[in-house]
Amino acid sequence: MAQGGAQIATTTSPFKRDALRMRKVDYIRQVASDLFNRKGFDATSLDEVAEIIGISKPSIYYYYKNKSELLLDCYTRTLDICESLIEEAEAKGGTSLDKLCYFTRELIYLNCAHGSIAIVSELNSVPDASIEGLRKRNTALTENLLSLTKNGVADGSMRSDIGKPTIYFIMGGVNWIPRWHREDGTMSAEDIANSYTEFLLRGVAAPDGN
Amino acid sequence: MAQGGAQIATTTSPFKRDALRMRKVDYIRQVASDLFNRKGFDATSLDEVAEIIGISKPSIYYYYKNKSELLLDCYTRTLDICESLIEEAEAKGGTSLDKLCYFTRELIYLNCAHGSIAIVSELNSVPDASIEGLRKRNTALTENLLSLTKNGVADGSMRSDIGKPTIYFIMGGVNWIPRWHREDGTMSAEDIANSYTEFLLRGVAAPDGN
DNA sequence: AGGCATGTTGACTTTAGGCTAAATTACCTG
DNA sequence: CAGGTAATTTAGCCTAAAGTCAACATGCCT
Repeated sequence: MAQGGAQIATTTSPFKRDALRMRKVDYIRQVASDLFNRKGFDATSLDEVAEIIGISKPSIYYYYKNKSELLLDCYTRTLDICESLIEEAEAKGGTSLDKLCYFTRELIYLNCAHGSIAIVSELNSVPDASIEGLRKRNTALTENLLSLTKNGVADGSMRSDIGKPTIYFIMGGVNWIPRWHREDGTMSAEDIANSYTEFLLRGVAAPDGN
Repeated sequence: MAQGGAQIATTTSPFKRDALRMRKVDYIRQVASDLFNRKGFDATSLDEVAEIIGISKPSIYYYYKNKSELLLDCYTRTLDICESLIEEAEAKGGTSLDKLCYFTRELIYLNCAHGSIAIVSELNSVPDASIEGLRKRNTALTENLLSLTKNGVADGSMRSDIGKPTIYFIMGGVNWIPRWHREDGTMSAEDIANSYTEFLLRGVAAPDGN
């Protein structure tokens, strides 16, 4: 991110238009997500977003009705990704513990690659009409993780005392990453993911396990 | 908190002035901390703070030079408390693991009692002159926790592979609490503290234990 | 070339909210 | 009760940033 406007080419060959448009929207969302994560929605101005991208503020309004819709798009994408991560985890099979670890690890990688997803933490700033829907998806996600732990007890991979607070703890640790992580090479995503996953594992894995 | 302005009595007997003033400042800081935690510094207006307290915005300016100074005061208090928590933990003795658990548990209680402390997460919004100082104190705190784990290896209470990422993970989980926790009785501070502490314990305690 | 789509922008309006000045009230003390 | 200080407020200034608009590009398509 933040490598100027060169990203957005102006050449539009007939059938590449849509693809180009999509890439532009992607880029806006990426820069916005990064800033929203680091400074918060209200502290981020669209002028700033535009400047980093190398376009003018009205251009953003060409792609987004208003600032809240941009936030909505960021959050929607995050939820899309999280939901597909869950599906992937399920598809890969293995124990419930494996699935939880997979999900967490992937999420950590995403949070370390700034802008790739926005942490869903300011639902109230999203357009009124969409708040409830997003909240439901978000809750459903937590429920999914929670039911994963239920299954983990059944398949013997996880402890039986993992409840909502523990899930919140884990998500908190993961969601906090963009607040302190800088892509300056001092701490690689792998390091973080490994440390987190090991810690997580010891916390939730069934005792004794081989 | 948030029970209107009744909190601030107007009766001032001669020598109680200072104490009263202090209580008022405390109350402002408390309400502000709560809002800063939940909505962020920029998303919180002083009008809002004033309204919850039941005073007018300029009254806040009687006690604080500006919004940034209010944030600075919130953060300073947080750091004061955290530092004394570390001291308390040291004073109580026990293993390094005990100390880490004590510190974490107390911090969780504070984070569950909304407004009692502000999460130090928007250092850039503090008055320029104070940023560096606060950052140092904050870093020192992390270093303290980190050195606690070093000692924990020595005294045999903790695993040897606990590094910075793990400390960040833990702090993230704790710092995230105000984002989701509501004082509606559905989840008590005890429940949270217990779950967190057990999870933490399994993650950092030396294997085999007593 | 002219026309239409798609983008892009500088310049503008508007508003929320930080901050201030000056007037007003409450309260203590002699 | 008078004078002084502390505390609070009313009214309003001022700036940053959201949002709008009309004019200007760009490039394909006939």
